[in-house]
Amino acid sequence: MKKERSGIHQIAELANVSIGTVDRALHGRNGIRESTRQRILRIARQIGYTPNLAARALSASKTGVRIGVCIPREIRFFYDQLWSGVLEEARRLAQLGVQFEYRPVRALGEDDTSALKELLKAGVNGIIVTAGNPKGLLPLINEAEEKGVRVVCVSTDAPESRRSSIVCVEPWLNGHIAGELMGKFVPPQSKVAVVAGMLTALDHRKKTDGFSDAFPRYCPDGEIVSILEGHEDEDESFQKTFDLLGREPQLAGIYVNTVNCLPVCRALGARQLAGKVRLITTDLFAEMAPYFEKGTISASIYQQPYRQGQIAVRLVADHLISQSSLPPTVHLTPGVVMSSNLKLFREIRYSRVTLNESDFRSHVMSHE
Amino acid sequence: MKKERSGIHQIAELANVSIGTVDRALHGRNGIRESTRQRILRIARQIGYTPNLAARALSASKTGVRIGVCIPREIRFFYDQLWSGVLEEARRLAQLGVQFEYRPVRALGEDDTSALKELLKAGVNGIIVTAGNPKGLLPLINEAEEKGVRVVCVSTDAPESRRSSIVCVEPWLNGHIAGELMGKFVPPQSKVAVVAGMLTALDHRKKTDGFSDAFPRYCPDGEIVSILEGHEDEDESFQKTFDLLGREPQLAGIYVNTVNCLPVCRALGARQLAGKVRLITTDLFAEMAPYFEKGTISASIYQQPYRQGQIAVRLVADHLISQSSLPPTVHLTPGVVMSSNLKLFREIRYSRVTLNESDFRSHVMSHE
DNA sequence: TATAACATCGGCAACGTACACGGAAACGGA
DNA sequence: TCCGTTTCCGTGTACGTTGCCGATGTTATA
Repeated sequence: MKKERSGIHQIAELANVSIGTVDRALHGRNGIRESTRQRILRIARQIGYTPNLAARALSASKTGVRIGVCIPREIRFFYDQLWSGVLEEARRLAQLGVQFEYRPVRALGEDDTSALKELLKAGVNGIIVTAGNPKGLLPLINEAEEKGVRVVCVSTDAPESRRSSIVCVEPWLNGHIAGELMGKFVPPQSKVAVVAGMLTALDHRKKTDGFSDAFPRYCPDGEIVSILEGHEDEDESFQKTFDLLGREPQLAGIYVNTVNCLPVCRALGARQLAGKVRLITTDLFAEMAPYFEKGTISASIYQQPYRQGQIAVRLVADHLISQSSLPPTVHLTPGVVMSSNLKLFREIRYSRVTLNESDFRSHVMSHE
Repeated sequence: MKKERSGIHQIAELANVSIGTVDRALHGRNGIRESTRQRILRIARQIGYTPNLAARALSASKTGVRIGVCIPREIRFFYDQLWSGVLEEARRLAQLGVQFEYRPVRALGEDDTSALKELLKAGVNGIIVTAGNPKGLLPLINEAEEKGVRVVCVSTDAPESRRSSIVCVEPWLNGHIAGELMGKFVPPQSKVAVVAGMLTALDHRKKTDGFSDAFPRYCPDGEIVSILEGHEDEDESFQKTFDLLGREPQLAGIYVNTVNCLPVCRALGARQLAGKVRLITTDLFAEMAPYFEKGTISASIYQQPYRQGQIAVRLVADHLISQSSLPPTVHLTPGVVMSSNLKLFREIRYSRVTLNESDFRSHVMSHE
């Protein structure tokens, strides 16, 4: 008695065709009669055929699934963690024969068109990109998608384009959570302020909008008395905040929606208001730790860069290997960092500055 | 010119041996001279050999690794999400040839010893278990580990045992974050209360301890005036809370550290105190949604059951497939659920009760 | 010295999929 | 009738690893 084969072979036997024909039917290649294709597909459905990923990955290791990555190179702050998530997941997939092509750019939106062109020329099957300047990228993204190259935006979207998917924390929601939190931290009728990077940046504007929408809901008769623009400049941020604190002695809270929060912390310190004025920041990096511990920063809205990178890679790879569908949007919920859980975040855990001996001994692993 | 083969074949060529010998050297099998083994290992290191996992999985598809899972079956609340995470990740790994053996128990700690025995008898290579009664499980876990079967606890630990790893949200930290949040929500000198399930349960006690430690730190002159035991009984929880609210008209906040928070919500409603008294709960399920929207619940500490399951499976599988090391502890940071981000959580998103049309249209995928 | 036992190693089949290649049949035009 | 083209499908091989059978050399035992 012949041994019962599985997978594509079994279908071939049942349909009285060769495995080559089954392959053609399953993968929509031409060179097969429509009637036989339907027959084979029906049989495949009946026996509940699922392709063997291992075999597929093995077979594809010569033609290779190749994924291109275009993310800012900036160390510290946000993108290094995004890279970590990408690289960690890439390392796993490399063991499955998936290849990666890295084209880091110097800063968000800088030279990313040429990087994307290179990736396309290199013949990748999928692209992961932080869409810094959506307008410049738009034709390239659309061109890629039309050629069957799947583009997944991560962290920063190109909403008008035909990109297959976006993985991010929705900026409006980001600000909205900050607003709710602030509304619950400060008493009714409080006055608060927002420190943005630059309001011309879509992300910062959306965060500000979200905050402005949420805060009054959760703080009865609360008021946003000022929206500053720091332009990512240390001195300007410090000075503007310092002046604001002089003008508004009753200020109860500040929301900083750019990563550049240290000048604000210093301004609060200079005015002897650290801990008195509730400060809610965005993102997380090692130098913020002491301000959490001193109580200067009440909470920070964490955008989960590591997970964003991880999920983006996973999404593309899954799709390319096993034709799983790509969800158009993956919106993560931001984390809330406070001094209690501070030590659990990667930015703090893996920074040499604050890591102490006991952390090493415990061998705790961070998945945040 | 001969084509350059890769992997084990390349090593075989360089070492002038057959691929069979290379296999013996790499996998520590016997039937090979120690000197040749060392030579082969050296060459493997030189060319930076990494086994192709796809090929390995394909080849080992009959002997494949098997992972046993023993988690409570309880629907709703926590464990269904834990299951989702486990099953989702299992589905991916199943395509890589990893097999799964499920032995759900009726409730936490119920019959888990016999379930574990069955798993061991079934010959699994790894076990994922919620250690409901650590004392009963201890000998079994140790026996498994000695036989080389890796045991990973998820959500609930068996700390005295030799289990390889634990994936959870640390309960003390859980309470600590609740305490910090509460301390920032209520004004100084506030009186708050804790509603626990039963203080005999280690988890609940630790959460209570964490809260008790944190709250006074963040609320100057704050006081915990009462710690109730609800014993997971609806009526008892309601009545005790109702009475408490009568006794303590100045109560500013309540922390519920068991999943059973609805009776507390109702008691607040009955006293017309919903939204006046700050309520911080634990976990999340669909029926809580309206209480978030009405403002009855200020925040909930979310234990990320889906991710716990996902990570646990991933950990074991990675270890069994590619000998990656198992971190002794994986402590996730809990999420903070508020009405702003409520809709992003799986428990709400995927519940028919609150899901609306636009959610379907957006095809948003939840990774929480 | 013959035989057995053992240590050491070679080589091939199988795993399930993808793809290049080639063969057969049908069709059309000269 | 002959030849070229197109459509449809079968065959073979590669992918890298594991398991297994057998071959070869080496040592112990009768």
